[in-house]
Amino acid sequence: MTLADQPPAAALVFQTLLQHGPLSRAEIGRRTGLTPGAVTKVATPLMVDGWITEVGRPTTERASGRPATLIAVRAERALFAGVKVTGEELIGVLADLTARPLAASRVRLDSRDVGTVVLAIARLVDELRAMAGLTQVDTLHGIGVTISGDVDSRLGTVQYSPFLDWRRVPLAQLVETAAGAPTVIENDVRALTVAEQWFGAGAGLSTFALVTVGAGIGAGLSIGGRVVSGAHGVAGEVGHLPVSCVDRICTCGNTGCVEAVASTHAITEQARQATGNARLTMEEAVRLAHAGDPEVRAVFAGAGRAVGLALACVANLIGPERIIISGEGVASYDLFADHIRQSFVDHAFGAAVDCDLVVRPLPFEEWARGGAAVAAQRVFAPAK
Amino acid sequence: MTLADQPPAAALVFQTLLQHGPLSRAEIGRRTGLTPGAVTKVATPLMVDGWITEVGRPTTERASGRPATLIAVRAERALFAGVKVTGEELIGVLADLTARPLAASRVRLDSRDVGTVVLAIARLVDELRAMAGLTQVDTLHGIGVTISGDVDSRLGTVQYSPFLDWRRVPLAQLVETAAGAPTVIENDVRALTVAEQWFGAGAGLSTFALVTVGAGIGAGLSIGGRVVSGAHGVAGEVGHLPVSCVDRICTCGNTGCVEAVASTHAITEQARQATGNARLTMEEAVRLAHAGDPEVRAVFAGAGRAVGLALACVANLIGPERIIISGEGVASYDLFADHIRQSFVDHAFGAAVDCDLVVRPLPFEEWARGGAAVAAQRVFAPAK
DNA sequence: GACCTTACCTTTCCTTTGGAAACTAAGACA
DNA sequence: TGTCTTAGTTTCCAAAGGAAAGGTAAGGTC
Repeated sequence: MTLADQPPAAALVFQTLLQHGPLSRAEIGRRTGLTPGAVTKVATPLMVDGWITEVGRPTTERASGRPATLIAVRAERALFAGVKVTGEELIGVLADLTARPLAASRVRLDSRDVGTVVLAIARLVDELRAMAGLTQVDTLHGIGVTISGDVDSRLGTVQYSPFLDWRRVPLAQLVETAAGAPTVIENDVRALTVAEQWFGAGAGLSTFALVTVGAGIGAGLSIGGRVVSGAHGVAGEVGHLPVSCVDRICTCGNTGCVEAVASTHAITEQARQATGNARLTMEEAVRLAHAGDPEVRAVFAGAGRAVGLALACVANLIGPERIIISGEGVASYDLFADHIRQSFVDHAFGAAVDCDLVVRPLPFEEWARGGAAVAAQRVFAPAK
Repeated sequence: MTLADQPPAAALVFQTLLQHGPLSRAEIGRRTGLTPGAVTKVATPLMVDGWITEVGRPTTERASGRPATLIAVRAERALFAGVKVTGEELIGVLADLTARPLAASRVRLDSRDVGTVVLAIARLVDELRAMAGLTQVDTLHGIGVTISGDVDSRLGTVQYSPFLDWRRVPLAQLVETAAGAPTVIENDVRALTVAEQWFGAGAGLSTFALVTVGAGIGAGLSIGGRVVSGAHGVAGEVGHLPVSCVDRICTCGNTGCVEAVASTHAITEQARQATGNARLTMEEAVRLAHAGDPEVRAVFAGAGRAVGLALACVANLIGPERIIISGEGVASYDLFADHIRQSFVDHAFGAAVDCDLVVRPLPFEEWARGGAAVAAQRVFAPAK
């Protein structure tokens, strides 16, 4: 069922195809350092098992020599469900081996009770299955559940989730039993980072960071091809880097946190103070800023600067090749972007400014896609 | 000459012995996951080559069974020179396989000209050789040169050294030719981190950070057993994390840098302003603070807070098991320590506070020892 | 059209590596 | 002296991937 019973070179070949798309055997050999013979040897059983398939000739024909035959991953060979759990709702996708979504759905949560949520997850997975026209039980290869907070993916337990107020919940086991498919769980931002690492803007990079800006501000770090977890489950907490000199008190009790200035909530709050309108929403604040309101614009500018400082911290500390900035507030990016970049450039030290900043929208199902990526990873990158 | 021509398991066994000290073959098998047979097979050639040796019985005898025979690394099997280059002087040590210093020496530099420095390094290595009673050319297994700034250890070139004003100097090759022994170069803080990783407070930890506080403030990060280098040569630049709200301008041109508040130079400057004595030295500032001068104490307190914030950034971002704080100013640690810890605890997010803070003195030859460790690493951990 | 060249792919053979398991070794104890 | 227990060794074997020769499919050339 997985690639675990194949030789290591098989996983290498498969991963190379996942990341680079169709390649000839010879080219795979060159990229992986394997000999052509080894590639053939290892690719044959993968082909027999339906994991890969021949897809024809390269478009750019060479002048001489035997033409190459491209092989590619059969993405539909395995399907995965990804579910992101928040305090208010579940977001689910059904995706293939390359984490491409085939179906997506959202469900509101009435209760944060563990049993209720587990049941809702199982039902959502069933719904996704039905949407994609699956009936057999065994066609779903795995489920990946993601959730913000302290998640121990190895144990399969949610150690602590502030939004759900869960502690030490063996969620993987519970969902596996309720939904009837192998289940892995992971921190939401780390899962998103895994998705980017294999199938997104982080593909092929040895070190990159993914920063999400929205209700919270977090980051996933992929260093040397591995997403870091932190010894105590904490890593990538850019939201609480003490970089701002603004005196607003953060939810964590400190002042100076990025989140206290740049989270959706913080921006709304500040815009309310600036305008004197205590009912102002984020959408209205964005509209005001776009309309040119100087005070509201200043709020966004301050938020952008804080995010830029956070990015500079990441760049100075770990020196990633690229930082992917992602978030729900794509509509308002033009209000931040320049300030983010400027304050990043100002505070990145030396060659750290060469770090590539990429902005990437974060549609709602993207979060759930992270779960599918983590589940898929179990198949093609077994036993890390 | 190295372990590169031995099977991977040989390096594993050797590294286990390096980090844990003498162990029985059976115990090595348990720790590494190798079978007893594999351990024997792989240990025999190492023993024949003199890399390891039997050292007797464990002190804690077990009641039953055949007594174990301990084997241990023969540290004297290979000797290495480590040289740290600063703008003013060279610091050199001669060390064995475990980076234990056998001889140490310092030399002032009259010139920062590349040729002059290379020659001085070669002479220093010769002097160290003589001090340790070595005469034969081939008894020195390698030289490790460390230097602050942007060092590409794979290419063996100093990309940029601000203190020496060097750019793209192929230092490894130059020193190798001049001194007649295989030479590797590395960034000074990274080298120190390597030394701690194998032989110091980082041994056995999968993730830790080493922060050095002194003339500059820097950090080395070891994540998942690998010291991170940064995609553009920049990593661990805690000195320029923008965490302070003090308006002092840093050497990098920004305000808010940790270094602008907590470096030796910055502390001295601030103490001069506080006392009105423009000639005050660091030593006098320390004395004044110890004597209870409130304004000078406030300067140290501010520096401690800034360092604590930097540590919190490191903990929040990468979640190390331990942060090792090291620096020249050990004499003045009591002036910082509480403020460092307090501000770390205040700003570390969630479980990141569980990160272990360890203070470790940094004697002058420790820097050079890092070079020896890097050179030694080439022998026992080949081809990363 | 026969032959050459080129590069892709496959096959065969072989080395390296480390596990499995039987075997030997050494001390304690009955 | 035999037995028990754990340490260490040896033998055998299977897995994995490299080396190199051979087969294959195209274009080019005389």
